[in-house]
Amino acid sequence: MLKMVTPQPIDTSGLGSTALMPGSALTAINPHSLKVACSNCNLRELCMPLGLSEQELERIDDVVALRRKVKRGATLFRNGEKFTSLFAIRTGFFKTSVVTDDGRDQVTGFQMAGEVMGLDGIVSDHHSCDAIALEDAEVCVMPFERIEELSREINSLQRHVHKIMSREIVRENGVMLLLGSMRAEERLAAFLLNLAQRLYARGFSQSDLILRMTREEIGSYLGLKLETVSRTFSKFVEDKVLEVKQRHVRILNTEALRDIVNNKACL
Amino acid sequence: MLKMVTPQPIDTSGLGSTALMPGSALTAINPHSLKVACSNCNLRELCMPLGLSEQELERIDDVVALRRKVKRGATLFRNGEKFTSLFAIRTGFFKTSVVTDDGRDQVTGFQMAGEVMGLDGIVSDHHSCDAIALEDAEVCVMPFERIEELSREINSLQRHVHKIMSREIVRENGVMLLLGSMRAEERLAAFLLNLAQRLYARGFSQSDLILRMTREEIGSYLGLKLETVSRTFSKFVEDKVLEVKQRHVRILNTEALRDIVNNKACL
DNA sequence: AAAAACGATTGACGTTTGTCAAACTTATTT
DNA sequence: AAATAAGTTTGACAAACGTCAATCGTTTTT
Repeated sequence: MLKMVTPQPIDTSGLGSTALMPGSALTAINPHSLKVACSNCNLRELCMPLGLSEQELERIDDVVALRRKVKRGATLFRNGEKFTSLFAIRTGFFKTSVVTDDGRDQVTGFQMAGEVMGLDGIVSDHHSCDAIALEDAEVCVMPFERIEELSREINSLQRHVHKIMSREIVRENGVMLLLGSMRAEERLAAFLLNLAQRLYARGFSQSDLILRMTREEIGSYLGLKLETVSRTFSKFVEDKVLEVKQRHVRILNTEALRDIVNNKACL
Repeated sequence: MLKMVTPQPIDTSGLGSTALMPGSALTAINPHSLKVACSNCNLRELCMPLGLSEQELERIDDVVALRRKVKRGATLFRNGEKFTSLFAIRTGFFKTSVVTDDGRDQVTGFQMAGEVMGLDGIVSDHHSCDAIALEDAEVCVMPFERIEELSREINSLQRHVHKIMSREIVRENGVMLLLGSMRAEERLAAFLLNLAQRLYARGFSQSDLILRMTREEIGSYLGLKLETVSRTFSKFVEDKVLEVKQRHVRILNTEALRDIVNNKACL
């Protein structure tokens, strides 16, 4: 049984997850179950409301129009493209990023199984960021008109959609806090704690993680240059807080990371 | 007639407005019209969907339970408080901010007439930030249950609520870009352009603005110390881009500000 | 009107992070 | 397996911003 991550007044990691109900393990997906259906999806508790009746569950199956596979490096959607659907991640790992006129780009988030992407597109009917798979992925395509239609009839779905959007707003508030008031070590520590927590909620190790993104992508997300990210990793290794072997990171001292985030780092 | 601000794939200011339909002037509020009603509110186009029937308009009047006055310096809601309602600003000016365990705080936004606050509270039923009035203000209190109820029946209201939340997500993406990849001058330039644009959409001067916040609050929002904000103002004055007299700012060269944001500053 | 509190500006100096460059490691291609 | 490309690490130095402190102006209080 997995730990239920209780909502807190303020996420000390500064980087709350996007998943709604982290409470289910992420197990292997049966390739033979070709029917596109939320009702028998093992990520249901991650991306759909709880406590639905049989009847409601069947109707919600209709929300998912189809599934789509996205190869590593491929884009799920791009800035400027017409918005039609939200996407729930079944497997794989994504980054979202925005770009300025003069070519600077900023990673705005990393998304994993059970999390929802595409909310940026609702306001203007066009996406305002890019979503790129960092490993081979599969997503559920949920046409937004269907979502709106159904959420008029199923109250818990309506509430669920609102919560997902609110969660994203709160997550971004946390990132603003991180970018606006933390130093490099604090940012990286908060980032690692957040990743570990989200992976743990999906049944993975609390301390062993494999980064799906480059140092440059981490840096972009954290408002740092890749060299600074690399140096900070090295410092954590030196201080015996982490073991780092390229993209494989082992957290040796979670408490130390928390202290760094909260500016209570000793010595 | 005011200029309609068209939605863009990417907001170059990096700080999109929260108002949904900037297209109405902000004129004096008649203190004698005590009836709480959106149907005769002159901010309607700023905070309610367009194209409603007479009947729908009357029903939407019921969304606003009451109005609430907030004195300068007072809080509308606080981190940890129970969430029940969204708030639409009728008059006045607010800031929202989040605080860490160790006391650092980060301004996450400045809100003005027609904009909606409180979306952060939906996900956990509790607010996760503070909202403080920077000048005497009046807000419409809209119980969220009523909003959800009505938006099940009035499709344009449902869409409207979704857009407001999506707009906030996109705005925060822009702030992340600003905090993550811009230097002090670029941040301040983007901030001023965004403020001017939003005030202009409300019928105020495009070039003359009165800041309702301190240098410290600007700095918190932009991830800078107040001294850096002050120095950057001074630099802009020296370069004849601005005239600054305490909180009164006059933009002398909008094009120069845009160039600074886009890293095309000459000389 | 004087006193106090608050906010803004400016200077000198220190710290953090960015820049540039080289070497090295791991993955991918031929 | 060798060659190439992509990503990472580390060092030396520079730039940007933060810190500390003094001063000044404005608003609020008494």
